[in-house]
This record gives sequence, structure tokens and C-alpha cells, in this order.
Amino acid sequence: MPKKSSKVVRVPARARPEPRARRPEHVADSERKHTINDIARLANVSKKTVSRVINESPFVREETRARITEIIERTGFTPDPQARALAFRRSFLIGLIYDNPNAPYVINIQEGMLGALRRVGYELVVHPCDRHSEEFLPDIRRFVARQKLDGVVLLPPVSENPLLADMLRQLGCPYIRVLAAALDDPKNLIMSMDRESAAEVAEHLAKLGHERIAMIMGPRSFRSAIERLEGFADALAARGRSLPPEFVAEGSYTFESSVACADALLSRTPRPTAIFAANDETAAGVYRSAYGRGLKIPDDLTVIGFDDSPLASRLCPSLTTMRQPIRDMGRMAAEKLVAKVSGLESGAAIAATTVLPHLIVRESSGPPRQ
Amino acid sequence: MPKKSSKVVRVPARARPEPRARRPEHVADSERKHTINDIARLANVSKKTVSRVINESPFVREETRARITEIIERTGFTPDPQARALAFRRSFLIGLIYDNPNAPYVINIQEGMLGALRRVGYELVVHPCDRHSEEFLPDIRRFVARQKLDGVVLLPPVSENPLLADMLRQLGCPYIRVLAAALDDPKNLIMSMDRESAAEVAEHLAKLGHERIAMIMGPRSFRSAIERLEGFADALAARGRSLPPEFVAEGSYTFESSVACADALLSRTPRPTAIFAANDETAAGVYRSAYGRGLKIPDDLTVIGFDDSPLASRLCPSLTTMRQPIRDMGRMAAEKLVAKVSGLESGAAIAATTVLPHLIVRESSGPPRQ
DNA sequence: CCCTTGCAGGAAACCGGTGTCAGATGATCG
DNA sequence: CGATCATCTGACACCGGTTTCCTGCAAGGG
Repeated sequence: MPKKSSKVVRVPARARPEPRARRPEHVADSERKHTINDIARLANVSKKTVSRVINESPFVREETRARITEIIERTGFTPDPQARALAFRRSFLIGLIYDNPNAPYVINIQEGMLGALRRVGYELVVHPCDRHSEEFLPDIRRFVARQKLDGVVLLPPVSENPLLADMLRQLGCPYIRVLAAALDDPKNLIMSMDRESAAEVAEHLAKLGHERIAMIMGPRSFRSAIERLEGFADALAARGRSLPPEFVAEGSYTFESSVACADALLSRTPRPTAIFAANDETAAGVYRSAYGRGLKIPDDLTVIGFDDSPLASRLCPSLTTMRQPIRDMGRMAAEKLVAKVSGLESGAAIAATTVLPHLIVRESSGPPRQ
Repeated sequence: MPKKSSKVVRVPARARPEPRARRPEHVADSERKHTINDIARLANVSKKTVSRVINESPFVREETRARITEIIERTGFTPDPQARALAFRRSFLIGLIYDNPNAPYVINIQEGMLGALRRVGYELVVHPCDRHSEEFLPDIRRFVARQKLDGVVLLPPVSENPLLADMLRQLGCPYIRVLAAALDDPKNLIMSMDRESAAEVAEHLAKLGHERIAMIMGPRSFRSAIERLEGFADALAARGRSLPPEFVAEGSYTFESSVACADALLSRTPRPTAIFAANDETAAGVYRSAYGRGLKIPDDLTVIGFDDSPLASRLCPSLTTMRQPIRDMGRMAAEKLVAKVSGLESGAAIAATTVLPHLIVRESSGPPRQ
């Protein structure tokens, strides 16, 4: 085995042609991919005419178009995305930017987006990031600029960052923010109506007859946390209940933080008979705390979550929670983005797009024990 | 507002140049992106020399290199990925192909991969698919061929599909299969040692003193299911326990299937005192069944899972489970793939890469009640 | 019948990089 | 001091598409 000597061995330059960034053999020569030139030759037209057919230009005679279309289908030709990207000055790539620990959420958005993107020939490039890093904005800037992304979708909580939105606007990169509040022009939003959703939870609890109701909210720096809190508090007030400050704990949407919050709430006297947890992770934290104290759900304590993540139905007892149509939101975000990129944003097509979660009643909610 | 009349208004052709696939204005002109030509002009060299510097060719005088490097850094120039892709005939894109309902698993792989890919200038394109669709293979073929992917990572269960691997090989597309068994050349594998892992579970149960031990396995069509079953059965046998057929139920790695399996196992007399669930979802199903029957975990029943997904620590009691270093597996897969693509697969660098999960003991396992 | 005019389609440049190969340069050697 | 050679560098073609600009042609008008 030729051991690498510490002295650099210089090979005569002529011996090896040029350094060369390694080129893979990839495509077997036998099945060489067709190019637009091949098609043009086969059809006896110039490549430009083939290009016109591909891009649905009206300036091609029907007969010619048919002939070329037939050849394209027969040969299975598809234009090279990178070559198109170069000429079009855009990439046919959509980015998904997130810093969200909720895996099912991200996956569902992702798959919802792809459902819409595939039909129109876009690919999805994922970009998890760290919103607390110093490199947060520069990193995303590089990502967007280098790849010439046609657009990006932002998930909460980075979707709430106004600096990020400003930067994208300045970069001229179309974006869609998935959000819980109208923080932007409606044409840039997919909005989940968290305020109304929280109100639905309040109504459910009121109907069950609960009086001492507590909430574990998300971090106040998150817009969704504020919306859910306010919507909940307002709706309770409208039904003659109150949400006293000592019955509100601020968590961070995480399991661990929630256990601490729930411990605090459940050691109060009198104890709340119901806790609205601002997401399912948080609800799981309440379960843990209740479990530790030997409290039975829902007999001793009603728990309600938010998201309807897979976790909700795995917990015992199963969790009553607000279901967000996450996959649909992903699809809608993608469709809206494609519409923007294609310049179809005329008229009503770009109205604000909102989704309204709805309550899934399972085992964790019931009337308070007398 | 000009209402669109039903009669098509034809604008004279000269008026509008050509139909044109819409071109976005994207980059603000003020901050026009630099090209290699700009850099060449600034440095008073040809673009080829700049290209050499970018690609670290040794055929550039140190002084020249320094000058160009300085200019590149000062201007913040980064080469256009699509242009490079066109010239290099490769895309600097890596694909992630999966058909896996386990969201945390996919997300962790994804993020692990990106950790490695970013450093070397690759982007990740995700491609969920449906392995039962007729279009399964053609769809992936189009994806890989059109995008000229430099390589793909396959997650279970599609990683187990031999036809898919064959197709990729024929396409000349480097791939890494994340798998539970040595089904391929080691250089194409990231292997999780499921057999040994299952043995560790057996040992844990034996040490606790369990005798009547059951298992809910995954679908027999999955390699990991077989590995876990065999590893478990063999290890039990080695410790003087048996795994009788009536104590083995075949689930499908899903919560719902597991509830049915657990119901069947738990209605047997005598009842098993421990159940090894082949993944955490399955373990959650056992919890549900036990909950329905009023069985206490771990007093009446020990439950052990596999994965250490977030669910494991959310369940009450928390779940003893085998932790797979999923993120590391993603990172390793990406590194291995990049090494292949860069042609660095000489010598030991391409040895089989395996990971060994380890047991995380939590609350769900304990000695059987006398 | 000639001249417009509008449609269809082609030639060549271009997008922003890389590969090829010959030429320039400077050091070494006989 | 000229020949030889290794080392750098640039001109030019090319990757696979699109855009710009121009031409040929048939139909319609004067």
C-alpha cells in the first residue's frame, strides 16, 4: 500500500490533464438522455420550436405542435431542470424553512406541499435552521440567494420573525408565512385561526360545567401563544368564567416545561378541574404531572390539547384536542406560492387563506367531579 | 376594471415580444449578483482562472490565488449552483426517499443528513413516496433522472426493496440504504444492528426475572421485523426462556394494529408478564390495551419498546426502549454518500457502517409480580 | 399585382459556469 | 546562451436550455 509520504509528490503536469472536479459516470451511455437537440433533429425543426412547444407558446402551428409532442412522449424526453434554471434565471425549487421541534407538524406540511408541487414540476428543498444562531439570517439569505429559490414557506415560529420577512422581501423572494395572526399582507399568509379555536375549547369546558379552569400557554414571544391565550380568556369571560393570572402558566410548548407548569398549577388549592394545554406536547406534560400525583384523567382533571398530533391518540386516556389540518395547510401554502411565482395573483385568488381547526373530543375531557 | 370579454382580444404580435415563460424580477438590480466574469475582470485574469481557484486546482500560482480569493471574499461571490450543475453534469442535490409514517424518524434523519451536507455545499431534496403505488418505481426513476441527483438515501421500508436498489444501480445513481440487515454491498449501507439490540432487550427481561414473555413484531415483510424477532427469540433461548408461537403476534408497526395484538396476547391465560413491542408506536398500543383492562404497568405488565421516539418519554409510565441514534445515522448516510460521489471510496473509508442501539431503562419495566 | 401585415419558425447570442488545449513564462541544463 | 521543460494562464467550445431578432410565407388590402 503506497504510504503517503510527508513530502508532496509532484506528478508532472502533463501526466494528468487538469485537476477536474470529479465527474461521475452516472447515466449509462446505452440509455443516454435525450436533449432538446435530439428532439429537434427528429422533428426536423429548430430547437427553439421544440422549446416553444414545451413552454406552450401559441406561435406554433397545430400540426407542428402535434408532431413534436408525439416525439417528446415517445422518447420520454424531459428538459434538464438545471439548464432551464440557468436560462430562466429561476430554479423551480421551493424551500421549506423551519425551526420547529414538532416532527409530525413539519412532516405533514412537507408532504402537503409536495402534493401540490409535484403536479407543477417543482421540487422541495428543506432547510431546518436555528433561530437563535447569529448566523440565522445570513444563513437563510445564502440559502435563498445561492439556490435562486423560487419561493419559500416559513413555519412557526420563524414565520413570525419580521426581520426574516423583510429580508426575503428585499431579496425579492416570494414567501408564505404559516401563522396564527395577520402579521403580513394576506397574500403572504396561511393563517390558522387560533383565537377562534381557543374559544371553541372554552365553550367545550363551559358546557361540561367547569369553573376552575387553568391554562398552560406557549411562550409569550410566540404569536400563536398569545392568540390562544386571548381567545381562550375572552371566550371564558363571555361565558361568565374567568381565567385568573394564577391559573395561567407560561410554558415553552415542550414536554419538560409543561411538567413544571402543571406541577405548579396542580399544587394550588383549590385545584383547577380543567387545564387547557396550548399544544399536545404540553398536554402530555400535564398527564405526567397528574400521573405523578395519582390524579385520574378525566375524573379528577380534564385536559385539552391543541394540534391533534399522533401523540393525542396514543396517550391514555386519549386526548381531547383541537385538530389542525396541517397537511392541507402545507398544500395551500404551496399552491399559493406557485400562484405567486406564476404571476397569477390577480383578483380573489390571493385572498387571505385561513383554516379553522376543530375540536376532537376524546376521553380526556369530562364534567368536573362534584 | 377591464372585464375580460368572451372574445379573445388579439394584440398585434409585435406589441408583445414572445409569450415567454414568466421571468420573476427576483434579485434587486441594486444588488445584482456577481458572476464569475465580474470576479475575473476585477482580478485581471480569465474566468477560467477564477474557476480554478474555486475548484481548488493546484495549477494556480499562490500569489494569483490569494488575490482572487481576496476578491471573492470581499464581493461575497458564490458560484451559481445551476450553472455549475449544468457544466459539471451533476446537481449537488441529494435526495431522501421515504415511505415511513414515523415522523420523528424521518425528521431526524433529514436533519442529521443536512448537518453533514451543508458543510460540503449540497442541498437536500425530500421525496416521500407510496411503495404500493404502481408508479412507485417510475416515479422515483423520473425524480432521480430529471434532477440528476448526485445520490439518494433510502429509508426503511423502501430501503429493503431490491428492485429499487437495482434500478438505482442501473441508473448509475449512488445510494445508501438505511437497513437492519446486510442486504447489499457494505459500501451502500448504514446498518442498525437490530438483532443484537433485540438480544439486549431479552437480557434485560431475563435479568428482571420474567418467564412468560411475549412479543409484538412488525410485519414479516419488513427485514427489521424479522431481525428483531430472531434476535429476541435466540437470546431468550440462550437464557433458558422460550418465545412460544402463541406469544408472538404480528403487527404492522402501527398503533392500531398493536392494540389488537396486545388484546389478543393479554387475554391469554396465563398472561405474559412482559411484552416486547417492536417499536414505540407498538408499545403505545400495548399501553392502550393494558389501560383498557385496568392492568398496571410495570406492576402487572412490563413493556419495552424500540426507537426511543419522543413518544417514549411522553407515555405514562415512561417507556423503557431501545434508543437508535437516528440523527447520527442520517449524518453517517450523508457522509458516506458524499464520499462515494467525491470518489473517495478507497480503502477502509467504505467499510460497512453500523450503529448499535442501546437500552434506555425507564419506568415501564420491572420484575414480574409474584 | 405589389405592398402590408401577421404568423410560423430559425440563427445566433446568452445564462454562468467548466473542459480542452495551446501558448506564454521563467527556471534549469548542456 | 539557446534548448528544454515544468508551471501557469487564457481563448474557445460546450453543458442544455431560452431569448432576441430576423426571415419566409401566405393572406388581405389598395
